[in-house]
Amino acid sequence: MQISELVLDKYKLTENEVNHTMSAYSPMTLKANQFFLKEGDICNYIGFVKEGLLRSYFYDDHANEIITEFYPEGSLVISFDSFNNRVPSRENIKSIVDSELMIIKYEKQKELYEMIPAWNQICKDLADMISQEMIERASRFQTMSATERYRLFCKENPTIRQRATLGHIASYLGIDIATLSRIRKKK
Amino acid sequence: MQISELVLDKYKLTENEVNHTMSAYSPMTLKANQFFLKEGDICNYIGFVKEGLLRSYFYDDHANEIITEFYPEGSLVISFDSFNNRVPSRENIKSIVDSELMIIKYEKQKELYEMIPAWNQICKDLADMISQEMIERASRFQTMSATERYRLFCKENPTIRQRATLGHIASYLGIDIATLSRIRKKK
DNA sequence: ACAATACTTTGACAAAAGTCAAAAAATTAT
DNA sequence: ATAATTTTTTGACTTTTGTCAAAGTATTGT
Repeated sequence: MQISELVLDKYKLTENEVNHTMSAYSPMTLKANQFFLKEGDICNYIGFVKEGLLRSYFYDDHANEIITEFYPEGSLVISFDSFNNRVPSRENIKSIVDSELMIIKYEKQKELYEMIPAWNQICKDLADMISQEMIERASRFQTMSATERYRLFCKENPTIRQRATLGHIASYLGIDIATLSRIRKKK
Repeated sequence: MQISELVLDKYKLTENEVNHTMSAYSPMTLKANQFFLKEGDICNYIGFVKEGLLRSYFYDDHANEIITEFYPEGSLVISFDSFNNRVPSRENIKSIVDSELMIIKYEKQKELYEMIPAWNQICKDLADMISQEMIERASRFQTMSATERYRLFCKENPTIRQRATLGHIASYLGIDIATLSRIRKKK
């Protein structure tokens, strides 16, 4: 999700509003494999990825890590449900490589909602977008083979393909790692 | 989605507000296989299913019907994206059996938003719920076999299981009909 | 009622995807 | 640098799922 473009282009914030928004955010640096959010905690921050890559995951009954999302540069990192509804997160969010984010605390974000009306629309549209992405994700599982899913993933995410492990991508696509290794091999 | 309970229990509308809401809705009857919404049209109505069953679907590149959702009694029938953003729907919504709905037109619903503040929250929560359901749906494809998906579907939807065809359920679960027939047979 | 249509089952295969275990590569930490 | 750990690949299967085509069953419309 390319939030910066979204905000500046589409919502026509005044210079003042842009400045105010910008100054509400502060930088955060994560080394590889550090948590942005732990399962059970309440998500208190929204983050924008300036540099790096993160992943979101939970554990299934067999304690396997199930990856549900990647956050490359330009993404908005948030557990939407936890952040908005102030409930414990069911997912973990962790950096895959060293990453730089801009973050904003829940309370500050709330202030923005009140001070800058456009933010309400931005938030609504983001929820829409996230929802659309999940619909698309489900329908790809529904209609595409493992090979097709992998090919499309690589086309859409060339930068992730290089930085995430085969295991991460396999988990995200719901494919066994041995199978994905074989899919990769045959061209 | 059990909208009636939601509205009455959780949001504590005044009697006045409930009455106002109720009178904004009007009944709609659909015979089996009638459209509630056609691909390309803008979704102008929200419907609540009082009786019956509907399905939402689109066509893939091979002109196969891909079913993305069922709407049994108590469901809210809507193309969220189309209704809220006034864009053409990418999905069709059609009754499977004779059905009775209560519907409300876009303009009327907008009035409700303005007159009854709680409706904004209801709408936001519904969006959340739909989003959560899609996340759940995707993660089932990601982690469960065809047999497991079917078993769980039947457990969660005993009434749909009886009224939708095997083909409908197979499409929804992303399983070939011959395969689903065999899954059914073995116990 | 019965023809037409739609749906489901079945057989015989084929292809796709998973399992287990071991080896080979790559990465990381000391 | 090199030992330890983590990832990836590979072989030899097994299991799951899909394909095609035909034959049964239901359902529906006139």
